[in-house]
Amino acid sequence: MAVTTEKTTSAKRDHLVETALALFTEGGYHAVGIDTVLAKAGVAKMTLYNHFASKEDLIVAALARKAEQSAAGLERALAAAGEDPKAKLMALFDWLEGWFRSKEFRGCIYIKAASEYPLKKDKPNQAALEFKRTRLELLRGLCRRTGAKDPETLAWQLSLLAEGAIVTAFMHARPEAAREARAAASTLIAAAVPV
Amino acid sequence: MAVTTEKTTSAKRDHLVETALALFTEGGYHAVGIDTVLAKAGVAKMTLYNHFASKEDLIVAALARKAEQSAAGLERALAAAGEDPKAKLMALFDWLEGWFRSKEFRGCIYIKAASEYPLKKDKPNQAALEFKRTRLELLRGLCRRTGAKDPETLAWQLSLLAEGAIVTAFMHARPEAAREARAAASTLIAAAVPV
DNA sequence: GATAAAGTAGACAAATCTGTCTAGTCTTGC
DNA sequence: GCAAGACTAGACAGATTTGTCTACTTTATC
Repeated sequence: MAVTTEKTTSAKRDHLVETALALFTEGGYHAVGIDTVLAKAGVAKMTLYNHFASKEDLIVAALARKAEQSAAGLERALAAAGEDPKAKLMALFDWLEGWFRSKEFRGCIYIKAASEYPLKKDKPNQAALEFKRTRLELLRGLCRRTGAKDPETLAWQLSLLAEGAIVTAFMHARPEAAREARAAASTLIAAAVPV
Repeated sequence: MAVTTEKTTSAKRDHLVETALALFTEGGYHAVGIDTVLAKAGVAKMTLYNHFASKEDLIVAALARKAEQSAAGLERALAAAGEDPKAKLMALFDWLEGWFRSKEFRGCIYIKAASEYPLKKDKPNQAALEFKRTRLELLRGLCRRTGAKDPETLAWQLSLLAEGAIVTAFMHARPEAAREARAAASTLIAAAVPV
């Protein structure tokens, strides 16, 4: 736990984080060693430890990188869905399906991070929770705009469907989970919005 | 990967598996070493390797143990709910809530197993998938009995809610997820069963 | 009470892990 | 073209990993 100057910009750092993200996503956090990441990235060990204080910090950086990418992609998908909040919610599940069908899909790195670092004090755990909270906030906003009677509950319910779909698509290799989640979401929204 | 005679019964073996289950549940599979399990169980290393060929095999045994316990508990809860399939489904979510509120709750060990052993050829991965399939089969049976138009889809949807609830209860430390899942399930069932 | 099976303690191998350090090279800004 | 910072290769420490082996003790069975 030495002190490390956290440079936030550098081509090497970028590449390192990107590589770490790919490898951790594929193999898990504990199972993939720092040396593997270094070798694949073609970067010296000291470069890693000049940018990050520890492996956990690299993991946090990888989680943050993924969060940016994911947020950008989802934002684009929602923007394309127009103004109607229900249409945007449906677009979210369509976006999920696209992700599930991509060949890089390997489940949710935040769920995995929380699993492998189950303690609240672990940095990856905190980063994972923060991501999930942000995503939930987005859902909450959309649910409020649908005019649902209890938008808070609806948001949690749609979140359950999304999380369940991610886990199911991953474990059963079943991208169709997104369509089932979408249909269920549609039913729940219809039932929650007064006519 | 030496050959090992798989004795299936022994007090020591039982205790070892039970201890392994507890520790892996709490800390994760890679993060918890064999020595930690051995020390906590008060069992010699050779006893482990006389009963199991590898750590992975011990993990599989722990997963199997949990499967028995879980199945037994759920079966009891469903039996107490009477004959009506919808009541049984609601009881399933109530049972989930009880689990979420128990102080040992630490998420789903099968999801974690699939995360930490992501390859189809990994034994823990196979064991995890098998458990999920069995649970889904139970859901399918109940959904058929509800008289739903499309019981297959309904079963998957209820499964999504359950999986999502588990992940959410774990990550957000939010046992209420079970109630939201239950309410959503009720809505979906109502919408799926013709009047 | 003898014999066989089951378990133990602990040393050991061999690999792997994260993180540190050094000495030198490559890049880039001025 | 020089000075400063970024990066590298590789050795190294020290802990930790799974799994093996041996020699000994306990437990159970007939």
